[in-house]
Amino acid sequence: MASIKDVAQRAGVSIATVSRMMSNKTFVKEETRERIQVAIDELNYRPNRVAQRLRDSQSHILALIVSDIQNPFFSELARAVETLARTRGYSVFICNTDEDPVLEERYLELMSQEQVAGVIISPSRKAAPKLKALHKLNIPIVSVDRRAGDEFDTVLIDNTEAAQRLTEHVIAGGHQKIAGLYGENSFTAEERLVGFQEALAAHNLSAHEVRRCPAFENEGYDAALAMLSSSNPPDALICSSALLATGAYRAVQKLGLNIPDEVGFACFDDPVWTRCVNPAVTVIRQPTRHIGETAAELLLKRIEEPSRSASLIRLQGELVPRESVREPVA
Amino acid sequence: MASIKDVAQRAGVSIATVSRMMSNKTFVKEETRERIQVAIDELNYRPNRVAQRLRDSQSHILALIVSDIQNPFFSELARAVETLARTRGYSVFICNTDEDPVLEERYLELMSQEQVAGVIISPSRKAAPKLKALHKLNIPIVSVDRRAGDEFDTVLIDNTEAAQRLTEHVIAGGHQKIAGLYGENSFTAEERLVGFQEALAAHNLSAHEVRRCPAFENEGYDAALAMLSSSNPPDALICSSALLATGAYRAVQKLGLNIPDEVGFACFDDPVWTRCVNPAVTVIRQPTRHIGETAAELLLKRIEEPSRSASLIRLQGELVPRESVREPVA
DNA sequence: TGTTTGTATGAAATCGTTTACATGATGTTC
DNA sequence: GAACATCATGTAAACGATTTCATACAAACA
Repeated sequence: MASIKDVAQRAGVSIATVSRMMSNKTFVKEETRERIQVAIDELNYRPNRVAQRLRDSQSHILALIVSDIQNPFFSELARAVETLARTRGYSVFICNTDEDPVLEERYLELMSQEQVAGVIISPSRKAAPKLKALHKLNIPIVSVDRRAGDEFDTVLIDNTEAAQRLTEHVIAGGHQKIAGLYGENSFTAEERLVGFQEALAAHNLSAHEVRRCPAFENEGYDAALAMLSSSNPPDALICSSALLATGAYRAVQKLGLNIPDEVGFACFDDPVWTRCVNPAVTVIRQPTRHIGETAAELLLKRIEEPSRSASLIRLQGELVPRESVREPVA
Repeated sequence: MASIKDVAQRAGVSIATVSRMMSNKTFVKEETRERIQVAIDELNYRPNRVAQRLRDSQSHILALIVSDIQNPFFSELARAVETLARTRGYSVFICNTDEDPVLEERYLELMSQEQVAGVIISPSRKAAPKLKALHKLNIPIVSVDRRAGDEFDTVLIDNTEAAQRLTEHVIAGGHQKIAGLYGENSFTAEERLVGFQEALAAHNLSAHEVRRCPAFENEGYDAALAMLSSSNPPDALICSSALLATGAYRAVQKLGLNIPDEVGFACFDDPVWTRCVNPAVTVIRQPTRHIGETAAELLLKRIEEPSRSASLIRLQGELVPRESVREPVA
């Protein structure tokens, strides 16, 4: 691949002149400029970003590290981050950790070594030490969806409040025996569970049953099937995440239960299928786009002004009432 | 950030020794090794990948450029590529172009400047010139899902054959007035449309109606609504992609049509919702994981052996019969 | 004419690595 | 004890860019 040296040689100038002409800043005679341009075209020259980055460490590249790119929340997030970053002249590398802490750490390490300008991450429980290490190296970091520590800029929804609101809504529909299906090992599920229980307590109810399991579809299916086919089944089910809800919904179908008469159904996140099924499913929709944009903005601000103090931004989840919960009794 | 020089100084050795000790290849006295390790720990030293990459241009980084990371096909693809690459010691940068040819070109350019080891891309129609340019620069490229030219390794499913098979299946169910909803400006939709029409022709039928529109949910909704609410509606609808199908399905619901009695429904791709709705939707499932792995394998092969001739790999789509098409009349 | 100013260019240092080559020390072999 | 491996380390060049500093020439000014 042609380098600046080749271009310089071909155009009969020094590499300094070529460099100047490329960044078209300072004085380069029009005639020289043209001559260099010809050489560039002939050689198909492209400046080597790696060398540029080594020289003056400003990469204009952001990293987005997500646990599961297949999760619509994260893919939408990725898109939002990408879009906003682009308007500011930044590109985004997306890294998928597949929920694997080892991989997460590896990507974090890789990104710091790659000298990216900053990192947006939805950290796993185990990420904290590594994040703190990067923080010490003054690598700007924004945490989304989950908290990693006070020292990091963070953007997430008020999970507890949202869960309260959703639970209230189910209670208002007259459901009494409300069960919850929550992810385990998840900060987010934790917060949602709190809101769930607070709302019940406020109505002198308690959870009919709470199950926690790994946040995957099959696990959700199994857990929901067990709950719903017990001798004393719940009359409503709330799920803490899309994948869990997908599995749970399939369990409901499997048992041929009528929604919402036999069992109410509601969940967090707003996967496509909740609008395709009949009756459509009531959900808490995360303002994903907004989260992504906010995170990107925050990161760029920190890049510009590394010493600003960390902010924690909580956005509101949106309750989208559809038909999977009974109508409130007037 | 501490550099190798700092470590060398602190440990009282030359940078060469530090470098050797890090790559732990050649002779370094145990005692020296330990001394250096101490310095590394104290300084929190991490080798600078950018410098490494500049020195010996082997990045062990792959780029995956997709048009829509929100599309489950691509997110699953990303995961498959990521996973396979990892087993071979490669990391993957995922880039999202949002179906924008300008962005696509920019990422392609960026990746070549970043000296990635190779690129996997699902190219837009307009990508060809840029791809050829990169090809001239000897950057290994694998095209997935769509074709870009003979000179590129390519992995895709046999769309025409799969569409034939799907259409046959619908015909076998006794549907007669079969309409098609196909994406426009898409190589893939093109191929599928051919298979659709060939299958019909083979049964002396012709398409009841074919609409082509941008492959988004809302466009699918509008187009399907128009077709289904006409005075002479189809008795089955085949959609060429997940997004289109999502919109179309919502249109079916909106009109309260019974599936499969009033209208049969089938589509390409296997989004989650097709298994959640009742009756579940018959689909052609792409062997997405397999596609991703094959593409990654192919790319790595080409990286190792740049001169091998390009191969075109066609995988089979899998027909998944569910209940949205009438039972074959025996 | 001599000094100043503005424009156009080149030489060389620098970023953080790896590595070919050189050198020094130690031990082995005849 | 001379010759020779073997091991351990250092020196310096290279990768491809940017940028500071120096230089050269012209035009402008006194």
